[in-house]
Amino acid sequence: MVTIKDVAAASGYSKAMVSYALNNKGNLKEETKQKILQAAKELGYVPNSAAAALRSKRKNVVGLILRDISNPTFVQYANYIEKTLAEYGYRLSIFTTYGQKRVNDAIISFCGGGRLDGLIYSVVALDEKTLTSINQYSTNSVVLSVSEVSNVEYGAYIATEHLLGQNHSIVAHIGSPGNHPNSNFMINGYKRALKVHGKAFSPDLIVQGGYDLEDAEKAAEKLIRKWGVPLAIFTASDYAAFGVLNYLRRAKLKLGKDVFLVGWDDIPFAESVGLTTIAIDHEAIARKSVYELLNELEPNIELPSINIPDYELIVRESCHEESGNLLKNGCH
Amino acid sequence: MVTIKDVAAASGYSKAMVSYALNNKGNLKEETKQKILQAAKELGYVPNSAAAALRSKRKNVVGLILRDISNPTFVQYANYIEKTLAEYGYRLSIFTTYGQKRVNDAIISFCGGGRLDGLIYSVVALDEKTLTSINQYSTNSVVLSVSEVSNVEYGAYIATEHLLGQNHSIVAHIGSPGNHPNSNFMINGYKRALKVHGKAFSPDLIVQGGYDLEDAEKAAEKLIRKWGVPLAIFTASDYAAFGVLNYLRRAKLKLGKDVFLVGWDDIPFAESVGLTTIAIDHEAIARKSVYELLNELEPNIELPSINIPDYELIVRESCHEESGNLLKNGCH
DNA sequence: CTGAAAGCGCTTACAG
DNA sequence: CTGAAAGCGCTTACAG
Repeated sequence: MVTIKDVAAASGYSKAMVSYALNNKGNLKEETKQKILQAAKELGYVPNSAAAALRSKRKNVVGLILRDISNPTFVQYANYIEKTLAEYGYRLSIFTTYGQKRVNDAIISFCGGGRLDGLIYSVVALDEKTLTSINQYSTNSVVLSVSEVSNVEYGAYIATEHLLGQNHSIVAHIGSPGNHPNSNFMINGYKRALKVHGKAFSPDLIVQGGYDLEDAEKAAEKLIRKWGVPLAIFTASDYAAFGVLNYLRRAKLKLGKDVFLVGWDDIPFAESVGLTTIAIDHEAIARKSVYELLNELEPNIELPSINIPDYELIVRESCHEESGNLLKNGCH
Repeated sequence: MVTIKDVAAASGYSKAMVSYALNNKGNLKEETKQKILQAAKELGYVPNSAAAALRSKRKNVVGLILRDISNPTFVQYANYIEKTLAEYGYRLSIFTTYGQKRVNDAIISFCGGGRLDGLIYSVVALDEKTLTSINQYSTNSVVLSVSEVSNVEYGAYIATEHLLGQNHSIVAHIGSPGNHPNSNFMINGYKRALKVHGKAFSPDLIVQGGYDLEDAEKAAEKLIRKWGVPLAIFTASDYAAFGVLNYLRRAKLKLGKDVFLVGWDDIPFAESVGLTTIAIDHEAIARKSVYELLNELEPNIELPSINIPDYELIVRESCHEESGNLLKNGCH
């Protein structure tokens, strides 16, 4: 492994000079700098960033703690966060918890282990206890939670409202799992729409989905056993909506005839199946979280301000009868 | 930040002893060890893994270089690789290239920067040049490529064969992008099936898809403009098949009537839309790559042997007429 | 069974 | 404009 020492020897300058040249610091004359850079290049020198981090305390990497990355929404967030971070010279390191304790410990050790400058974590990824430990060991952390930056209640309201507007007599909800602000706001919006439309609310109308397609599939089954078809469902995520599709397929029920859906997130796959959904600018949300963190990491740097437009309803074919749904059949 | 020095002071032992206790090395008496561990716990000590890595040369993290993680197949691989690695005390760090040069440089600097013990990279993620640099700087690397561990030609053959068996007169192929072994084997299998069934091959039957849904959408458009409907298509990935669905929706064509599909990978979403596909054990493939790497990293460790069952056809509704496709409509 | 010391590869005041 | 030196937080022979 070629080190700064080798470059120093090859160029005839000191390690200090090499370091300055490489990092564009100090004030060496251009010629010296070029010589050093040349020597580094010839030797194929790659700085040991771990050593640099140890010494300078700046690691240039921030961690992102997610529950999992099976849900494409989280992949989107991760991509946008990575992209934004890159603009400011930081790399992203993704951690997935799956809610497992063991994994959380690993995260703590990594986060507190001096390899991260900061942390962005999804509300649903961590339990209370781990969150406390993390905040204890890692100085800079920022939460990624839509309800902090957008009006989730409103989004849920327009989703439910839309279904109600199609004259579906029963509109149920498959909620997001866990008991965090996001899901509560969503339920509130859902309930408000029911009320405005003079529909009675019943606790049986809400089933809490889980994190996997199978959880949503089960939730759909439960709902349909209870309420029968036709049934309209507002799901807390497009991902969950796909779980509902799984159930429909298994039960030989038809979307747009037996069941009507409005999802949440507008994942890329939503369009493929004509899923009506609630969209918001994920990039803006991702950027906002990154800027918030950057604000702590480098207080003197000027950051653009971010405006996050409100939730929007994307109408496709999954929620009403008269439509040109792309998938044939079911009409033998 | 509490360091090993603080723990040493608090426990009354030397830094060396603390290190031994923490890492279960040396032979200190149990009592001493417990005292030290206790002190560490009370202080909330978290080892600085960067420092440990610098000194010991063991980082406990391996990198995974992927093109992107929008395709759920790669997410699956990443998950399984992470899981397997965790069993052996390694963390996974995911890099995405999107084929961009800039990003590749960042990867080189990270990989060569002494933060990684080893590397697993997807064939499609890197260009020749970057690959060369990586192999130059990073000693241990392993390629993740299905064609190295499975019979891709056979998989493509049974996919095409199935479509042909449904009496579709024209069976086209949307190939995987780039010019790597995987796509070539796939094309070979596709062509062989055509031949066996006495179908003439034409270069126009194959359109190379890209990496995004939009690329596949365009490929489908091109194919359908050329060949019209009904048309059967074997896509190199389920992800691409979803891109085809996008086009169908836009062109108001029906799956299972105008277009028939067989995908590849059996991603979780494939089931939701009744997509017929080719499946293989992704976990086994992921494990195999990890074991291969581990074999280099820790030659004296005993690794289970991995058997990867052959490709399998999962028949759902996307490829034939008589079916119970879950999505209604299209039959006005 | 325990500790002093060297050193991993860098960066950064500091002195010149 | 340049270099010697200290030190980041660990691990690991080595001596006792």
